[in-house]
Amino acid sequence: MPRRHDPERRQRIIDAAIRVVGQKGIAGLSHRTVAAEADVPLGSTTYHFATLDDLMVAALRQANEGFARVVAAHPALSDPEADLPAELARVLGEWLGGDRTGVELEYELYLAALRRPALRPVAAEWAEGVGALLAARTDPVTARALVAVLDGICLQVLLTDTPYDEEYAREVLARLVPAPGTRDGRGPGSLPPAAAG
Amino acid sequence: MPRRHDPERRQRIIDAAIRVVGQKGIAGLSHRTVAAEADVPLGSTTYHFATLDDLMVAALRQANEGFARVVAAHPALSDPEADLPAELARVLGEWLGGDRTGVELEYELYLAALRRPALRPVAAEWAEGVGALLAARTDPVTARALVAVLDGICLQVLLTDTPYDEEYAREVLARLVPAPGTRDGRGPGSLPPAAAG
DNA sequence: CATCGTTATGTACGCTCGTACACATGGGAT
DNA sequence: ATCCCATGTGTACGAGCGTACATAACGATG
Repeated sequence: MPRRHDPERRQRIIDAAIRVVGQKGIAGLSHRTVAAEADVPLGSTTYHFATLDDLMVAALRQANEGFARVVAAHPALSDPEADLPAELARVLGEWLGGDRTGVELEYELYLAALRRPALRPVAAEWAEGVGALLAARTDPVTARALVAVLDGICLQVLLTDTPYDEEYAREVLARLVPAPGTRDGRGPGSLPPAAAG
Repeated sequence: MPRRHDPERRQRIIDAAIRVVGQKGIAGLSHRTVAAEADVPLGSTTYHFATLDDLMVAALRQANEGFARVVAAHPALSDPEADLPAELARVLGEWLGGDRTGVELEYELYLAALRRPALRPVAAEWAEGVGALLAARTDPVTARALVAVLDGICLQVLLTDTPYDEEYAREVLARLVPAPGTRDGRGPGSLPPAAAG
C-alpha cells in the first residue's frame, strides 16, 4: 500500500477523468476507466465521486478554467484600445490550433449538459463568464452574440474537419461589433463601419 | 408471429430510434431499447442495422429531413424581397418553440459526430445544406457565419433554459448580413444583394 | 410442389458497467 | 496510549450491452 493517505488523490482523479474524456470521449468515461487512468483502485473513484455526474461536474469546472487561462494569457482582450474581433479570432486560433483534444473535451463536456441537468449550471457558468468578459468591452447583446458565433465557429471546425480560418473569424466577429469610436487606431478597415446605433 | 414479412420494418425501427434518442438521449440508444420501442425482437434491429452507427446515420438523416421540412415551409427564406434575418429568426423560433425534443434530438445526433466519424458526413451535409440555402441569398462567407450563429443561438437556448428571444436573434442575424448602412431600421424594402465577399 | 436465398426470431456468451458493502488503515482528538 | 472516524481498498452482484449464431418462416423461382 504505497499510497495510503494521499491528499492529492481527488485532484489526480479529476485529471485522469479529463484525460479519459479527451481520449475516448464521454462515452468512455466510467469509474473503472478513470480509476485505471489515475492508477488508483476502483473504490477510490467511487469514494471521492459517488456518482459519475459528480465527477463530470468537477472535470467540466477544471476544463473551464483551462479556457479561462487561455483568455487570461491575452490581456489585449480587456484592452479597450485593442481590436476586439482580431484579438478574439487570434485567441480562438490558439485554442483550436494547439492540442485539439482540449477543445474537443471542453465541447464534449459542455454539450453533455444537454442531457444531464447536473452539468447545466456549469455550462451556463462558462457562457456567462465569457459573456461577462466580452460585455465589459461592448454590451450584453453583442457579448451574447459573440459567444454564440464563437461556439458556432468552433463547432464548424470540429465537425467538418475544415481548418480554422482566423481571417474569416475576424471578419465575422467584426460584423457583430457595433463599431463605436474605437476603430480608428489600428483598424484595418476592411469593412465600412456600420451605422452607429 | 403476426408480423412476419413486414416491409416497413426497417422504417419503423428508424422511427423508434428517433423516439428513443428524443426521450433518453444517445446514451440510452441501444439495439435493445430500439427493439423494445419499435415492438420488434432484438434480432430484427441487429439484422437491419448491423452496428449502432448504421442506425444513428439513418436516424440523423431522417432528423435532417425534419428540419429541412420546416425550412421548406417558409418559402420566404428564398424570396429575395423578404427580410432574411427576420425570416430566419422566425423559422428558428418555430423550430425551437414547437416540440423541443425534436431540436434536442437533432443537436444530440449532430454533436455525436464529434466522436463518431461515421456521423461526420451526415452532420456536414446538414450544415452545407443550410449554408447553400443561405448562400443563395447572400454570399458564402455570410452564409457560413449565419449557420454558425444559428448553431450558437440554439445551443444557448438549449443549454441555459433561457427562452428563445426572436427579436434578439433577428438583431444579431441582421448584423451579419452585409447591408451597408441600414442596420438600424427594420425596413424590409431595400436590402441590396451581396455587396461584398 | 420442391428448392433456395432472403428475412425474421430467439437465445446464449462474454464483457463492462454502477453500486454496495465489509474490511483495513492511519491521523488526530482525548 | 487509546479510541474514533474519515479515508482507502478489494470483491461481489445484478443488470444491460454488442454480437454471434442456429433455426424458422416466407416469397420467388424452377
